[in-house]
Amino acid sequence: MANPPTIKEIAKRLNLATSTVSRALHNHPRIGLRTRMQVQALARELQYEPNRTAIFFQQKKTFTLGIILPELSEAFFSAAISGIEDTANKSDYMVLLGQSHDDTEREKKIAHIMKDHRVDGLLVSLAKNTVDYSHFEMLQKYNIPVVFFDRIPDLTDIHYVACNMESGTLQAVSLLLEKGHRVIGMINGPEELIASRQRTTGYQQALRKHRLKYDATLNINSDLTGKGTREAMKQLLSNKRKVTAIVAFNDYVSQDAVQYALEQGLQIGKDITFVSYANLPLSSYMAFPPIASVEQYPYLQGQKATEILLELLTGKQAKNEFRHVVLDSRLVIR
Amino acid sequence: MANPPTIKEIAKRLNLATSTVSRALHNHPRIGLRTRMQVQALARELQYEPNRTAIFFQQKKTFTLGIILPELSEAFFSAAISGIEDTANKSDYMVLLGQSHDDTEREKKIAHIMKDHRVDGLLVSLAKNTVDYSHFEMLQKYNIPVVFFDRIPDLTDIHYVACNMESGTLQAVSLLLEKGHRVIGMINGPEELIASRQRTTGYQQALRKHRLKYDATLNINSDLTGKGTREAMKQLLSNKRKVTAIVAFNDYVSQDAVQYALEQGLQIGKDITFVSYANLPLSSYMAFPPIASVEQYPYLQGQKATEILLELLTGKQAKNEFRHVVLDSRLVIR
DNA sequence: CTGTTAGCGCTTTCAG
DNA sequence: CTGAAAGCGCTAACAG
Repeated sequence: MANPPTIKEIAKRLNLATSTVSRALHNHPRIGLRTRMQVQALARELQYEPNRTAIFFQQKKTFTLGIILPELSEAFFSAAISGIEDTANKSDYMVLLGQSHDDTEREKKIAHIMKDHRVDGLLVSLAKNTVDYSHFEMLQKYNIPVVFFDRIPDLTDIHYVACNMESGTLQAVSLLLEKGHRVIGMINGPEELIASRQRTTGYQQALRKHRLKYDATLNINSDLTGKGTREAMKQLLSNKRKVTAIVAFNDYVSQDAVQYALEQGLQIGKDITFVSYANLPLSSYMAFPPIASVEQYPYLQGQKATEILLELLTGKQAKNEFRHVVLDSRLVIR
Repeated sequence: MANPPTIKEIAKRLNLATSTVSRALHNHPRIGLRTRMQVQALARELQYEPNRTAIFFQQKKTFTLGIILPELSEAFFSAAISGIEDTANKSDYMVLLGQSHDDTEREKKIAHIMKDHRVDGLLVSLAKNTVDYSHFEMLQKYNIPVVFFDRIPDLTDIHYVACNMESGTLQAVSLLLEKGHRVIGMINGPEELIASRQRTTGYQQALRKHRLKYDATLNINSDLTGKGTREAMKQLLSNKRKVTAIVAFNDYVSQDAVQYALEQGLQIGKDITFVSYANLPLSSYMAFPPIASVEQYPYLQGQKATEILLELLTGKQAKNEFRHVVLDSRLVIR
């Protein structure tokens, strides 16, 4: 078996045209049963395997979806990618991976490479401080559809799947209010993220319902690093009023915040209470897990986003209208 | 810009042969400076981009590496994949992802799809109960080199990168012995895994050094599930002798084991002490982290494995000899 | 029902 | 220094 057998090889041996062989292999209706059988038998015997790179080239399709996301070591994204992979595989698509590591430059570079590799479509969750979307607009020019998920750009003429953080935040803050907390700090994410602004809105809604006034000094934008979290905590704990509860951006941030609180001699659950987002399995390992966490359905988001992308690719979905799927986040009390 | 510009297009406009354009673009030495400049200028102007699928087809290379690993949501593997991705990208290779979810059947299927997609090479970490390696032998037939990492098959005629668990285990058990523990339980992995057997050896070595006798009933093979861990713990805690320390297969297992111990009313760090493997960031979140954890260098393993694969692909590495890179695991005391 | 022909975009002999 | 021509493996339009 020097060179893998081709369709030509089969044709020659059977004295047929390559086109006939191709059709027979594809069970084309207008091919005689006899020849079809012959061809398929020989193909099996020679262990013929179509050369996909030839097909990709010829059909201008690679059956490959590119994924750009910030960081697989964040449990949210590793769950999301499973949803993506499972859904893609069901339709015989493969997944090309690219981590931006939350760096816009890298994100751009990956977008270009993905384009060069001629992925059929792209699934993207933005790096946390990406505000320039030119590298995605570029993709439109190449007719490569993009579906964003979770960390989506602030644009309307795009396809996306996301979780609305308002509902979950409303529930989270309400829970704290019902437990009697009156001064609730919020460690929010970078302002660039839509999700950060939604958290603010949800927070405000909850206060309004309870006829309490919103105090902007209790809502801190942080960069989600350990350092940023500590600074946010420092600010919150030095607020004029005594903060008794914290809404942390996610379970990792919550963990860092807890750490800081402990260092300040606070007792978790007594002096200060935490809720957060993501509802990651990691919280079951934590010494002081948040009392509740807002579920963001990573697997589902990945799945939905991929379904939309596949519809776009198979033309089931009109390309001129933009799909916006918004899941409601939901508080999970432990 | 209906259809992306091709080399042909450029040739026509400049009244050149496509071959000349191709050469000019590649800075072929025997092309006149003038024409080279002309071509490159026009290429830039038209925003020419080579059609990689054509090149892949023609060169029989896809500049794509396939990755098959058990589960990205395990921190070890998400770290490893970063090492892989970074190294691959440096050489302009992309990464096709496939998770086996620790299921041999899925692993086989993915191996076939990867072959169909004509990946240039494959990086593999085995599903936990894979014992039949026929799907990897199949790849050799197609001249697709495979480099295994971490969870490697028990074969010698393969390339691999792995961590030797003996050294780390020796250190871990020694630490416990030095702290005065005399009855040390071990929650080991499935027997199929080489790493499980290495742990056993390391454990025995440590005992021997301290002139203690090995007791097989203290070394339990488990399936690494939560349930399996609980059963292993139950067995260990009902041993004739009183177990005062546990060596857990990894930080996740350690966590489950701690949970069980707590339920049995044991005090962690007093009645019973834990050490484990992986040294994952997650342990910093844990309520009762192991007092030490054996580092297994996921990023480095991914990096090394990829380097070897790339050498194989660029022919720098003789294909007839097999590369075995073994890193020594090392105990990290918290 | 099957064959002929052309072509996808690029590289690479072989000629000149 | 440049051109002509072939070919990678496959599909598809067009003929019969």
